[in-house]
Amino acid sequence: MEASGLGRDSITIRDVALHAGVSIATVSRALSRNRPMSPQLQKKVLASVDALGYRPNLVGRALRQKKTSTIGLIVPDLENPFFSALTQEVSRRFSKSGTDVLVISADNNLELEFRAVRSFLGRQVDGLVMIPCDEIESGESVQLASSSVSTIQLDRFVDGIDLSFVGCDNTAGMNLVINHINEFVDENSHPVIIIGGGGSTSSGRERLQELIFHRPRSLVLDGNFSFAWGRQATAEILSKDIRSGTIVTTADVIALGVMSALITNGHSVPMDFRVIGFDDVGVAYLANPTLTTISQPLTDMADSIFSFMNTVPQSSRIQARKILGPKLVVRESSPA
Amino acid sequence: MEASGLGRDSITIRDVALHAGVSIATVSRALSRNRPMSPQLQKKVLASVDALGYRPNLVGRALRQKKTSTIGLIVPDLENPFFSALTQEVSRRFSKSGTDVLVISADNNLELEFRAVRSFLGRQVDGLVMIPCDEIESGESVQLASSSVSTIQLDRFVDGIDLSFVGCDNTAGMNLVINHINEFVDENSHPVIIIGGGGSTSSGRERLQELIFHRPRSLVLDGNFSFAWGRQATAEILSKDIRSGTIVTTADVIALGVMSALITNGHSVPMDFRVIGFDDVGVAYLANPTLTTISQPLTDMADSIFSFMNTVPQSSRIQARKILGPKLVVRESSPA
DNA sequence: CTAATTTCGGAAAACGTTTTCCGAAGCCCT
DNA sequence: AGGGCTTCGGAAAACGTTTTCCGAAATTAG
Repeated sequence: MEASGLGRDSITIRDVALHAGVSIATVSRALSRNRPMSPQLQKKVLASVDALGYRPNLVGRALRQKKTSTIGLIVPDLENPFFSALTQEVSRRFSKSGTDVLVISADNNLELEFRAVRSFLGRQVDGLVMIPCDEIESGESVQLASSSVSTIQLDRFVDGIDLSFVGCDNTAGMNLVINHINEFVDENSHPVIIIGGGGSTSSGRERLQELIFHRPRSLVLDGNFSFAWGRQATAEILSKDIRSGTIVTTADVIALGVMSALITNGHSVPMDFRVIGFDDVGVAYLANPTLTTISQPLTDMADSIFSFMNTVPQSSRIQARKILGPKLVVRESSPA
Repeated sequence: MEASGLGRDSITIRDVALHAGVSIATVSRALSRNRPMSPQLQKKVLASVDALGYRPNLVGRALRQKKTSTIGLIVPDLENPFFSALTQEVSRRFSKSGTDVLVISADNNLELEFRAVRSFLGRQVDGLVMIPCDEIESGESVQLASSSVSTIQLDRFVDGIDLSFVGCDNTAGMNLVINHINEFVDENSHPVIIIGGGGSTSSGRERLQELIFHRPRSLVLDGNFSFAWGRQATAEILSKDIRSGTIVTTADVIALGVMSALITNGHSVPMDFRVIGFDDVGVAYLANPTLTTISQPLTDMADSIFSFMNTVPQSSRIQARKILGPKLVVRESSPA
């Protein structure tokens, strides 16, 4: 018995054909139901397939068909819970339709991002979804991607490239925040503190920009989308002898870092400092205090990606944009 | 200029050969440096490659070479921060060596897990790393995987299968916890409360088992690895009019849910309830209070996976196990 | 009963590579 | 100068599929 557990030389369609006493074309047809065939012959072939445990070699198929039933997803940082949630949602959506989603994390590194694109293109994916690392520097990667395969930008876009995009309306989101804080912050007496992040990403910039536009006299600190930056920024604030205020951030991960640092240093949220996030990642609801934030419509975004992928033609010329509406979620860190 | 941004029919090695006035074999060799060749010819070929913007079709290459320089990683749930951190770490390790890691999330679903295996196998990945969804039910998937490609189980294993495994020593980890709580819990007066999760996974079971072994009279609740379960379990506890105690969980995500629920219900951590987690995910340090937990050596695990993949032969017969040592991290939720 | 049409299986080409095998040329050595 | 050796480019096979094309058989129509 040779088909035991070993890494056997795999059986090909040829073996099945031999076993069933038919041609390989017939085997292929029996499996793909590409053309009607007599039921008994089909049955015989499928029996052989089962008997041998044949599994089609997708590489061979892809080569011949020039398609892979696969899309690539390039995400800047899987450790950011917003991106992992988005990843999960996109995978889930596509898996329903039988195409699978291959994920590569660029680890916030432009070179890795570029490599990921090359890898996916070489792999002949049918489509590419990218959350670009950088609004400008990712241009080369995105350009390359879109030059040979249907590409959609997700959540963030690259400046000056005419390419499909799905994301949420960051400006509208920040306006919800502004309206929220207007209820209790007097424009003149209480300048708000803005802790930005991802200033070199479109979403980070859009959010920050809108905040500064409405609250021009704020104290602004800009860093990246990470817990660590939230903590560090808080340290800077406290070192300036600021002991109360409203802290608006451009991402939940930052806000969580901020709250953590505030609390370990003995400051109360929301009594001393109000804190507001953006994204509504799962832990926002779990934090203590729970985090007021802007909720993004993840499922809708995934749905849009899916429908774009199936309708928008390969040409990068056709630009389709879907900007979805966010919601304000008021919680303990900044109550009404 | 036709290479302008369109989804052009891709140029093949044949086009390059034509452009350079050489044979396709020469082009292949010039690119792969597989055999020495005259420098000027090489230069000429590479010039044509550049001029045409040729990118090798990895599908064709894979078919011929019977290898893909790719490994697959199947993870049960990307939204669990422990798994996303592990994923990131594994990708990072392999990307250093030029093989890329394709990730599929099984979404805690056995059928999706099985599909992921089939997909990766069909794709002819050179290796497979699996974090099985279920200690028993994932058997079929793991068996299939290992029957045709070098497969390593990560973090969790399937019962009764002789297959390589890399993970941390859950028993030792829980013993650290036991020692920790022994410092302040009197065996008879204070039965601890155990909130398990992932009882149908090897790591969940091992952790729970060890706890129950040392604290047989504990109140035990078992669920899954999720925030939601932590909250729900807490509700059950509180409904029993328990108002203080030591809560040991089998994962940080559970512990975070527990703390969140305790605090929203007005109970203090660690004054009323101590809470202890497992995994040391990033947010454990950010929670309020910060979470006492067991830290797993993610980087070492990734390194082990990498070295196993390169040394252990394809045959599933050879079983290699690497059990790494965890560390106790004492924080505010259960101080010393 | 023959001719026209449909049905259906097989042979072979094609997909884009890498690599084995050849043969021609160049070189060194006696 | 001639024979053996190395060097190096090209032709062609191979990888595992799908699919086009062809021809034989079967069915229908007249």
